[in-house]
Amino acid sequence: MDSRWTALLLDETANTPLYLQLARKLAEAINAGWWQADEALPSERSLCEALAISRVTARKALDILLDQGLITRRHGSGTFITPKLEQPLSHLKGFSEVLKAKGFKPESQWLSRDRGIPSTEEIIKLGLSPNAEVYRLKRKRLADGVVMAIEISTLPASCLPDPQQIGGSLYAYLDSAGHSVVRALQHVRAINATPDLAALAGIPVGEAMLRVTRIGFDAANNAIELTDTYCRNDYYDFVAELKR
Amino acid sequence: MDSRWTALLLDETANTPLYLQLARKLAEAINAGWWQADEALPSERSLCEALAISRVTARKALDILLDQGLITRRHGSGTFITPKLEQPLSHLKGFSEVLKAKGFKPESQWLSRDRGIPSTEEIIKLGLSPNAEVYRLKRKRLADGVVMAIEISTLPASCLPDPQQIGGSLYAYLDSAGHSVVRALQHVRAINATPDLAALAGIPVGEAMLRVTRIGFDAANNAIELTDTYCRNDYYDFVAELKR
DNA sequence: TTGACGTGGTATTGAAGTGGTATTAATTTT
DNA sequence: AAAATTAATACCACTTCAATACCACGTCAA
Repeated sequence: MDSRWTALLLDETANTPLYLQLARKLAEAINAGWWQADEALPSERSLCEALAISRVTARKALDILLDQGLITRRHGSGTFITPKLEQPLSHLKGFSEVLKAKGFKPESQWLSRDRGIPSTEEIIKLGLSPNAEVYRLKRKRLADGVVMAIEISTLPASCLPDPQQIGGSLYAYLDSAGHSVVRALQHVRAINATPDLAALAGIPVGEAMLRVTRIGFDAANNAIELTDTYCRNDYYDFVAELKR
Repeated sequence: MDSRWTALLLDETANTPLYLQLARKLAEAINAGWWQADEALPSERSLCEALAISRVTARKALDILLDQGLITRRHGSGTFITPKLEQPLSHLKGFSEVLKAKGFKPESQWLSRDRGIPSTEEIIKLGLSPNAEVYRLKRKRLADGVVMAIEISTLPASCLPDPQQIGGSLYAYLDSAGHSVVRALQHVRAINATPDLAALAGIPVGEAMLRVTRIGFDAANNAIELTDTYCRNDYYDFVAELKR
């Protein structure tokens, strides 16, 4: 057995099923570049033997990787790393950048900039300790003078030396403070405008809005930004290009 | 026993019944995010053991949470936080594919399958000649028996030799007909449910929904699919990972 | 061309763990 | 005293996980 496979050895006693353990470890190995693109992975049978598991278990792990598009199977021939064509990820841009790119004049109006203790949700999503402090930044977002969105950002106080210094772009400020957001997870949902939101956005109560929740991560993969953006549906429109 | 469960310990001497105490504490824990969506709660038996109560008591507590829609039970499998359907915004997948990958049982109910002439909007978006014919496919989309979305697809009649043959997955059918969708442009907006949509989806009129409009292109970059999906916001959740 | 061998694909099985339910006993309420 | 609530026990049905055995496709050397 190839000595490097020792890193794949599974924990029989753990609560997580073997096939899941294996899938995770294999995914890591692939991302770490253990095999070249288009190179054959070890065959299912050699995996079983090396790890002392059954083929079904090995296959189930590979099924997951197949689902994630990491590998490609060829019946009678082998299992191969899927060559990476391109980055399927869209680009991370703040509100200001998006609007500027579209030729609008972006503006921000501050509604509040408070320092406080985080809610449970914020603690979990940002991975904070319960006694950490956070800033909550609440802004109106305008394009060519029209309110387009209400934005509420929560950031660990440690990332914001001086919140008064933030101009139009939070990301630009975070860059200068040495806490750049490199990656983000974004959830898009629909909500009915609450009275508060409706008043701020200048729309009727109950009107449908897009609620975009974004968790931003720095280079070390720490969550450093939690932003909810409530977008007026008549002005905002999320576009994505999808590839198969 | 997991140490964090200490917060769930019950008071035998109190006047409120055990199952009520437990239900309240569990609801708090769920709302505080102790478990992720889609994650399994501790099994009924482990709860009993940890809290020194009988299974009936534990079940009665869970019954309450079930009533509130906080949890979902799967016979033989476990009790889970009621999941939101997360649709990735980066990969092009049909409704059925997403659901199957998440372990749901996808179903379609046909509302209509008409052949007709395209509207101006359809002519423009699909790049048709004005006298071309199109099919309009209107479906209810269900997951595990619950209506999750209403979908209206418009396709050039030339792409669909026999629309009656379409099973659950439009994309699988298009593949077999030699008109695979390779790339798509997707717009996401929020709308208020019209009376029609509300009736079909089983939600109140005016409720916020996500409207996803997708134009699918084949390998030769011809638009061959125009699909509007109206998604119930309480079950649907679009996710994207962004990179800078 | 052919057949042996190695590859992935699939059907069947069983043990263990999960929620579901009927029955019963003790307690509280009426 | 009767009825409803609370809680315990025992047993049933379904899923998941992992194992075995066998099937089908590709490759390559004889």
